[in-house]
Amino acid sequence: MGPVADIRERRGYAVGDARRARILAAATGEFAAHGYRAASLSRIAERAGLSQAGLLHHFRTKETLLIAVLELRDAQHAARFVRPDGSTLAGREMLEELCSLIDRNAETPDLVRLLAVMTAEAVAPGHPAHGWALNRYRQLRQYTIEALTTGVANGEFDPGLDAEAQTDRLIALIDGLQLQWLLDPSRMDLAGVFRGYVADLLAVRG
Amino acid sequence: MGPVADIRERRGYAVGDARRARILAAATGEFAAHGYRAASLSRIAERAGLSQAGLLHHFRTKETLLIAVLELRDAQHAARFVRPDGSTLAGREMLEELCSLIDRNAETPDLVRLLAVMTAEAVAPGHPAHGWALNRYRQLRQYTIEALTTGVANGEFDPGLDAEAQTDRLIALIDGLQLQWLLDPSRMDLAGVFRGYVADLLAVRG
DNA sequence: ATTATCTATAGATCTATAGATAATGC
DNA sequence: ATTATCTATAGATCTATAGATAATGC
Repeated sequence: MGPVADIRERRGYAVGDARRARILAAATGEFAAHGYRAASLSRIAERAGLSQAGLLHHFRTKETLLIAVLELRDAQHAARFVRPDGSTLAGREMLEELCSLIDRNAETPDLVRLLAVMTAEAVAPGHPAHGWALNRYRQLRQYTIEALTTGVANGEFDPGLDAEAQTDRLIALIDGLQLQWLLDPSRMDLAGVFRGYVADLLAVRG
Repeated sequence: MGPVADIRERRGYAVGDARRARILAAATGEFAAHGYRAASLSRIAERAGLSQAGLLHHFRTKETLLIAVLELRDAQHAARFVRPDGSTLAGREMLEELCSLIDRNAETPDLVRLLAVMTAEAVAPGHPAHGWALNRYRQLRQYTIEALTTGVANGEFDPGLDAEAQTDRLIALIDGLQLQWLLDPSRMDLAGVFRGYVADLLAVRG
């Protein structure tokens, strides 16, 4: 019969689950290296060990595959900011987790490149990931503002700290530093530079 | 005969010069909207008012066209930081020019998008613009470090200002803010946010 | 004579579909 | 019965070249 409608409602065979995992890993690298439109389903299929038509059995279209890749990555990252009891990190604890996430990212350039390339491409309104990018930044911004505001309320940060302004700067800095680092990884200590910024931010205000 | 070898050594007809200008403008928009590989020479030619084969008479290959577009843009920007006497801006004057450049960029999203998309794509070592991007960041960084160092020497900035660290942050912030702004232009006042950062930087240190 | 431009086309992609066969697991 | 996979292929791109014709400017 036809291909699978939705991963979450599918009754998959073990062999299929394993294959989908390989496809997602291969697709991450391909989309990161070439962007959406220049990525090739044949190359992804080859890296995942099946034919191009076989790949489209698991993911109906190229766009479906891209969205699956992006959502997988988002889910992995979001989990780092949630405590076992379901509450989310805030204040200094959130900033510390952000630093350690960036530390970890420095070991997986493919994932960093995926975000950098896809976000830049998705700026165009017709891009398949445009909606995803808009949503992602909106949520990231909202969460960061809340985490900083909580930190001010807790007395962890200076009362004069402007949560919205610092959030815009923080997000911009992360994206910009990662871009410089991707272009020339040996030049800069990505996490170190970011930690330096956060330290200055807290030292001056606190 | 064959196509033109090099723009600077060419004895072009007036009609050809005008056409090349139209092609470069059309290519800027196309590369900005789709990136390098997904950009189409046919679409660029259509926007420039000639056939696709006609376009390749002026620029031998797609890669030649991309490089011409990027170099044109770089030349236009670099000119803003050079005084009539040939010296380059430094210290507060350089930061002020940077602010006004960002102000102006907010009116030409195509050019901002071109840089954002091409830089992200060019992160991949095999990309036709990889060398361009590496060079561009190296020069930009070197110039900014010198301009800040001069400002410290002049007494315009606090003696404790770390020129290298602040340069990495400044460049990252510009790239990151532009990305957020491109994704949702109505949300943020790009130049305003950047001016705020620069003001804080000088106020705290000075 | 050189430059500008066109039509036609070669050769290489690419995504998605059709339809067949084999493996899986209730 | 459902899922996984394959080969073959339709139909739509894409870049670059060949070769012809028209316009430009010394």
